[in-house]
Amino acid sequence: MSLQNKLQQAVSAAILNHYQLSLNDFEFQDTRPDFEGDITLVVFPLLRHIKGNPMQIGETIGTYLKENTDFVSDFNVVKGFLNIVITDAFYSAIFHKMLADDNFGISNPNPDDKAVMVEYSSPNTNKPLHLGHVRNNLLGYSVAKIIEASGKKVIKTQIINDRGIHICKSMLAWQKFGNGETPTSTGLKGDKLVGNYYVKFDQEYKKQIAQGISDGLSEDDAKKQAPLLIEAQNMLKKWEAGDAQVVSLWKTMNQWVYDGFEISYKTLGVDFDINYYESNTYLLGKDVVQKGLDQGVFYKKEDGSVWIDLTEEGLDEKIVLRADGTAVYMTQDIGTAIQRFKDYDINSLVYTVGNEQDYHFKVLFLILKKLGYDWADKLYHLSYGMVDLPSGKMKSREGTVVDADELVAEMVQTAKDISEELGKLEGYSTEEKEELYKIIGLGALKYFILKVDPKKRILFDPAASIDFNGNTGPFIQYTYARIQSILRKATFDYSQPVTLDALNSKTKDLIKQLQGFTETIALAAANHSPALIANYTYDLVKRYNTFYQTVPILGNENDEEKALHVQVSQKVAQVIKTAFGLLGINVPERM
RNA sequence: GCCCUCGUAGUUCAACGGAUAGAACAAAAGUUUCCUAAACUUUAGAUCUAGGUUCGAUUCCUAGCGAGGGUACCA
Repeated sequence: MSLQNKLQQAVSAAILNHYQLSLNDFEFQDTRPDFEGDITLVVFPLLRHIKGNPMQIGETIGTYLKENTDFVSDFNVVKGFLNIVITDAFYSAIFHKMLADDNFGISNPNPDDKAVMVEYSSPNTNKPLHLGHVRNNLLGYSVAKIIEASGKKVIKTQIINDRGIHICKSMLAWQKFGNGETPTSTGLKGDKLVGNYYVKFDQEYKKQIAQGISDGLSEDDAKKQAPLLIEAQNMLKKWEAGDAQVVSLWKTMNQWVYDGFEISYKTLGVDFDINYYESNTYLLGKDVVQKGLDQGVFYKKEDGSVWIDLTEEGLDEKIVLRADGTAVYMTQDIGTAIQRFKDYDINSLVYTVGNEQDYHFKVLFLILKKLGYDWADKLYHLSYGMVDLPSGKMKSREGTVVDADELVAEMVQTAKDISEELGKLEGYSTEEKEELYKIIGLGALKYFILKVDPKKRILFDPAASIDFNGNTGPFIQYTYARIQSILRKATFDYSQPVTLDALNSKTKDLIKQLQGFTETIALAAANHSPALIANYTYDLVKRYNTFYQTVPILGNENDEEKALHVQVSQKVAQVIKTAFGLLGINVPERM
């Protein structure tokens, strides 16, 4: 039983005994370092139930705890805070338990529970992945891992936006302005090649608009009447009609993109259990609209378009089907959500999508609820802030995007530069070094992005490359590597759990922090926030590093202390590895 | 216009409504006979403004200012 649980029971008993009240919801917090004690009960909230002076209530409870439990050795009351001192024996016991538990912190999924589906990435097939996708991918993947670690089955998915006018633009540009290049013939990644033609289309299109304007057209007309755009629109119509040639080209070029994405995903270390393709789902949802019309959830305007009125909920009216009967984004998402609950036995669904779509998901969830799906309130929009550059927002058409592959390559290069400067990798093969640079470079990038609260925007300065010191991935990786070194060199027998009479306060801090891992996972899962795991791990490492300074191992003649040091180190390393696993970050055995 | 999110040291990030708001980077100073100095120890530095709610507010409410996003047939 955890310390908090034990304390909760004991405090509950104290209150029952002295005040004849049955309470069991208390507020505990770690005692601030400047006060004596390990854990603190905040007395103020109790005043709602117990009348009296908070100091006195604290004294009463404290006295009871000291006299009636075997794990409270002392207490003191400051204002409304009851600071409780826990016995060393109890900490030793916790520690022994931790040592024995190899699966520490991680719950195994209950096989009877339904799964959680997590959607992330969901790219367009007309351009390569960029920095924004990187945040999306890292977040989605990490949240999936965290939910899994909290004891639920997880299905990772993405929906690939493989149809529509944008992909036709790339196809058209490839036909008109290319010479039949392929990824093989050019050596380019497929997504890059297709992306280049998307840019090419835009350039030529802009020329035609300029031409149109100089021919006397208004800007709007020039945009609408540009021959390229009309051709692209025709191509889309052909695609929808199933034109063999168009469909074949579409399949070929999309495959190039998928192959390219696959490489990027692999580099980032993310994966998916099932892919949905918009070309399969874009017709979904239309029948549901009819059902909604019958139910009176939707209404039809004179031009035939279908709407939902959400003004009572404080929102606007929203279109769910175009006048010509074609589906809009919302229609598809309604259909896809329903489809997913049909395809899989899932309990909830998490959408990892940027915060510019907050409104969309608010409306989507509301519509599904109004349509009567009981799982509608199990849907969650994992909304995250944009990644901005110092120059402002990234715009693919203006070339101000940070390409995902290039970014990773730069990070790896930086890791290499730093490592070589430190010169610690003698005796390593080139392959081993390269592998290590990848681990460190990616670790820096991933940690940098994941340590920030998802909903906040990130300002990313590519010129000032990411730090490798301080609250960073490499700092934590380094601690892990150093522990591995200790374990390699610790030749004496440290297998027997040690019992120390007087625990060093740094050791206690560390044990407390280690104890909090399970709780942190649960909290991170509930909040869909990898940042909690990241900051927890950093805290752990900080505490470990001070412990490391105060409990020497070499030159220490106290065998018990030496053994303690090794045992603690081992546990810390295990937690770092596990925690970083939840962030999708690898740890090096040496660095 | 209306709606949503965010505003914390020079910078990047923390803080279930709890005590004297924590770190890191940058700045200044120190610590290598000691298992990895990518470390550790010091010093200096912050809650956008004005009200309200209460034992207590960075956190909740109202208004303002500032940044970003959305806003009915793009996704």
